[in-house]
Amino acid sequence: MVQLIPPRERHSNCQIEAQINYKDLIAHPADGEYSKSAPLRILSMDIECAGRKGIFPKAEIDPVIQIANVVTRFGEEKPFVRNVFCMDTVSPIAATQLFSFDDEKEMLLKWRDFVEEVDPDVIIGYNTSNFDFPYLLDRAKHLKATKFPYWTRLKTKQSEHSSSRFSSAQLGARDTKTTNTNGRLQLDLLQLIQRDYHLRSYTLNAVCAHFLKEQKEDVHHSMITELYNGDSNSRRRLAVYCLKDAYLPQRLLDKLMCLVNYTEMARVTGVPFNFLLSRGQQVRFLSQLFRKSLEHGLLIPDVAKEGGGDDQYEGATVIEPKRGYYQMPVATLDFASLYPSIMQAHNLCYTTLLNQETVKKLNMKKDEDYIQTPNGDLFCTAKVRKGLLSQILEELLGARKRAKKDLAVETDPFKKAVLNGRQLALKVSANSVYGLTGATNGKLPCLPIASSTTSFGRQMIEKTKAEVEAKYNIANGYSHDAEVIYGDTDSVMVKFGTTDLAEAMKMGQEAADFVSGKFTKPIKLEFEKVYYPYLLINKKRYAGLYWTNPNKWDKMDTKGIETVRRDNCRLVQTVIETSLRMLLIDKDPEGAQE
DNA sequence: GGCGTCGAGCAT
DNA sequence: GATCATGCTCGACGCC
Repeated sequence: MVQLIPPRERHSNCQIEAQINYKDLIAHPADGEYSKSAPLRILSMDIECAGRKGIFPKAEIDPVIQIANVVTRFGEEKPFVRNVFCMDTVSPIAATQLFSFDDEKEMLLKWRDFVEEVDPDVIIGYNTSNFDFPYLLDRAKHLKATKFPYWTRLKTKQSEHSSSRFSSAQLGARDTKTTNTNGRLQLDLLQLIQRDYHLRSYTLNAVCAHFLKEQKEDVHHSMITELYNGDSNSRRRLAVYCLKDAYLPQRLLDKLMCLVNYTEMARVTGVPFNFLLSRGQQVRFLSQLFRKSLEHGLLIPDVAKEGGGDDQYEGATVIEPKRGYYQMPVATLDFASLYPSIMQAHNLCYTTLLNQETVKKLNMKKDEDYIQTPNGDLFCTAKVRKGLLSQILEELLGARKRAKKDLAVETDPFKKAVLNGRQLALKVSANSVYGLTGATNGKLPCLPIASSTTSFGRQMIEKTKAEVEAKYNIANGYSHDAEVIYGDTDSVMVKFGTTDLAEAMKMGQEAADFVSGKFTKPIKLEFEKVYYPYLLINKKRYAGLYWTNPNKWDKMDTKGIETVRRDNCRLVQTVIETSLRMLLIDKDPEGAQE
């Protein structure tokens, strides 16, 4: 059982040092205050190697032939440096400096000088962490360019790369290489996009097509060596390609507002910037917990790792679906941030967990001083002590509310999308608080919190179903008996029976408010949308037209079906998508069958 | 062909 | 030396 302990009871292996360091290290500038006087310099780069046919380049054998660089001041539209360091001669490129070399070692060293002179604060690129940086360092070592690795901001510190296996339940196992560039932040756009976006393909080409609606200069990798061995015109073509590969990450960075968002995230959670890409969700949460506990003079015990860690607990309920094709509106009611709101409403926290003994000893009164969760665990009420988790969740959800507010007034479609991504990220952060209490092999697990949270959830969804069906029926003067045809974790799908869209929406809204009133704050059931028509295939597999206003539908929504899965060929996706369109939009079941 | 197990990929 | 969770479907595969 994990509980925070007051300082005087601390034991020897507590982590007091970590707390003090965190407090000293974290600056809290006012929201949105970015330095205008000394804008960050961002270097976006890309290298090309002359590989052998069909073999992936190896630093001990294949030379680096071009290094393209684009340097931008943060906030400015256009870069102020565009150059390419090349081996051999290259025909001129507009608005671009070209540096030709005969000697590869000299080129690498001159590039190092260039980096030192530009002195970038941030270095970005595409797959730089796993390819460009290690390759350059290995190549320099092979060429005995001993001065090369000194390109960090610590003049006497060598840049080195090391490999590690990063594994996380969320992101899967990944072999990653890291390179130190002390004083210069790194942002590998490949890593970033793999983390934050759900795409079918993560090649630079596909990613740019998706976000920038722009293809990259297409040179197949087998062509690189050929172009290099040609004349100065073919090498020019290669340099243009290389330059574009350096520029596109910069464009992505700007479009997706990565730097701003990641800075915000680092500030909210209080972890160093590079942790955001190189580490998991856990450190972010722990860091926040450290901060909060310091405010309250609490220490966090260094929990000894338990051997087993395999004990599972019960999760959420999925209501048995009444499968079928519904040619009438089906309203969707959702609990907003279900698990975080449960933890807040019932004050579930490490600091509020009790056991029978304590309750007896302190003569606490049930439901006044403490509560018993459906799972049987005991927590004290907020009156006795407000939990730290509640406070952290309040902060995260507050930030999310602000993001959503900005989103509502923003008109630029792309900034809208980004703000949407941000509020989603904050939601993920808030939701991960629950996840971490249940991570038995994590740093600070607490199963009573996790299983109590899910037990409340199970109880709530059952109650919602019962309340809705008990109120909206013929006996109570409504025209039809409402029916909950499906539900998963925090949502219920209600068929009110009416065929009128506007009426279904009105009833949905009303039902959401009605049910919300039956639960403790800040738990809230929201009416979000109506599906009409609605095709319910199975648990976690359905499709429907998504309506938020009665005059026109917003989109076709499909969940769990092949159209959203990435483990099929494109043909399957298109066939099913067209069938669904016929079925839902054209309402032509005959066509769909073919 | 039915039955169980496993892993991928999704929903929440 | 790290690593948020459980529930569910479906296809692949082995077995008889």
